[in-house]
Amino acid sequence: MVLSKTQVVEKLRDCGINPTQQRVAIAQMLFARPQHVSAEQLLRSLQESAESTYVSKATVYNTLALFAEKGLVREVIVDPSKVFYDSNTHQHHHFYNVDTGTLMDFDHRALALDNLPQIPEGCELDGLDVVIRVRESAKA
Amino acid sequence: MVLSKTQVVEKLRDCGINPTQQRVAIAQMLFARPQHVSAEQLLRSLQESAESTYVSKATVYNTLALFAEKGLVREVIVDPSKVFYDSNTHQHHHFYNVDTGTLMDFDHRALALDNLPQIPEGCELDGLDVVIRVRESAKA
DNA sequence: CTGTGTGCAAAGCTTTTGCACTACT
DNA sequence: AGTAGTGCAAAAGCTTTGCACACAG
Repeated sequence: MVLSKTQVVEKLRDCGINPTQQRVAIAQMLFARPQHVSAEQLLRSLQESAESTYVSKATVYNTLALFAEKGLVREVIVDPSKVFYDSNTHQHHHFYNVDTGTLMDFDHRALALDNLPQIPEGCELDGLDVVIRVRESAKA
Repeated sequence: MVLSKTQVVEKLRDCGINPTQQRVAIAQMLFARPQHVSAEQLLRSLQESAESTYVSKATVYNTLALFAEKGLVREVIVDPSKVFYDSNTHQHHHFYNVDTGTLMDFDHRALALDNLPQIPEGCELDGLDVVIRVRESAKA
C-alpha cells in the first residue's frame, strides 16, 4: 500500500522526526512497499520521479541513518560495498544472493534459535542478525 | 603459536597460492594468532615490524581477498565501513560490540540452528553468518 | 623473447563532515 | 536578532583497477 503524504508526515512525527520536504519524499519512497534499498538506489528513484523536490546525495545518507536510529528502517550489512535499508522492521532474517546482490526476507520462526550464548560482561543485546549467503547453482 | 616462515610458505602452497615475499609477510602476521583484523590494521602492523618488506595498501587488500577466496581466512562483514578478516576458519559465530568495534568469537554449538529454511530456487548455500550485536551497558 | 602472474599508484566509490541557510522564539 | 535544527558541497576513507614490472617457459 502506498501511504499518503499525510500518513507519512504523521509516521515521522510519531518517531520524533521533523517532517521536512526531503524527509517526507524519502519516507514515501521507502514505505511505498517493503523493500531493500541502498542510499544510491533510493537517490536514483527520487530523481526519476521527477515531480519531487531535489534531494542531495548527502541528505539521503543522513536521512536514512536518522530513520535507522529512530527505528523506522533497519540497516542490513551484508555487502562490504554498501549498506541496505530494509523498510520491513518486523523481526526476520535474510538470504543474500552474492551473485546478484539481492536480499530476500525469511521469517524468523523458520529458524529455531535456542540457547543464545551469554552476552559478554558489561554489554547488552543490541541486535541479532542471521544471514544465509547463497550463490547461483553451477549449471551444466 | 607463531608459524615459521617455512610453515607459512607450505601453507600457502597447499592452497595453490604462489608464496611471494609480500604474501608470506601478510600470512605471518595473520596466523601469528587467531584474530580479527581489517586491511588497514594489518598494513599498520606490517609497517611497524620494520624488518619486513615494504607492502603497499593495495597489495594488502588484494592479498586478503585472495586468501579469503582460497579459504585461508574468513571475511566478516559487520561494519559498513570496513571488512574484517578472521584467521580462525573453524565454524563459529560472532559478537560484535558496536561501541568499541570489537569482534569476539563464540562456538557454533552454543546456538541450536534447526530447520534452516529452504534455500531459494536455483541457489546453493554459500555461508551462514550469525552476528550478535552488543553495546556497552548504560551505566548510572 | 613471449606470456602469465604480481604489486602498486592512481582512480573510483560510498559515506561523513563542516558550513551556510532556514525556520522558529 | 538569536538559536536550534537541516541540507548539501566538498572532503575523507576504504577498496578496486589498470598498468608496469618480474619471472618462468
